[in-house]
Amino acid sequence: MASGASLNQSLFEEQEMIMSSQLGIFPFHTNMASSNFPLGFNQPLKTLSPPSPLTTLSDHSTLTKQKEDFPPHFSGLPQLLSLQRSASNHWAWGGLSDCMSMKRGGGEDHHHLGVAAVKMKKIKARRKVREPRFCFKTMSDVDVLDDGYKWRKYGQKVVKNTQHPRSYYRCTQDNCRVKKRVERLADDPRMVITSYEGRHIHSPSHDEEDSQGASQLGNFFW
DNA sequence: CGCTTTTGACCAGCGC
DNA sequence: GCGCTGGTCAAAAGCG
Repeated sequence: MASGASLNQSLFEEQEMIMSSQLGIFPFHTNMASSNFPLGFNQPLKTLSPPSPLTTLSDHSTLTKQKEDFPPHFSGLPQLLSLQRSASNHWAWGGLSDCMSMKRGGGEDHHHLGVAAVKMKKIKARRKVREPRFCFKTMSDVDVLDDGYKWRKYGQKVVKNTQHPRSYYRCTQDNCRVKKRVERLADDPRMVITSYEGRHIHSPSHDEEDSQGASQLGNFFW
């Protein structure tokens, strides 16, 4: 996993490695039509950092998608997308934590998911069953990108070694357990890291056009 | 009035 | 076992 990361690497480099190896990365470009944004994003996004080279680790099976593998409306999406799943076809548990803890320096690394309420104990076993998840970074002025779904914020936390709080959102749809987390890079506040966990059991709540694109994407990834 | 956001507290997991 | 940290809850406040 990220254990091979040199402590001398910049935080950004470390993140690049982590995300490239375990998580989906979506490089956005200014010339991308909104319909080409993953997950139905229709916010005007600025140019993302240069596409990082695909780096895969051998611990898990790796799924690498090329541009031509995407649905037709993905025509604007560059080639870079690497999704890594465990043998059970779910994301390695450490993946998201790695992503979200990337701002922590040095060897500090915590792979855990806090579960608070007593009743949460009852679903602990279910949480152990890894939800499909991925995260990606975008350069955007807004924290919450419009992905076609309605989200309710249920928490905000200031994580260590960063001045930017992490926000926690849950899909407002009944029985939909999808969550996402949004935070900004410590070393580059223009970069927004969005992490999704779980599968939507419904279509996006936006208008028809956006819904089509988003649902298509949703089906593709989740 | 209903929905969303804010925020302090609580809890679990991990490292030491 | 203890302390630290992240994730979640839930009451209060805010907003349309």
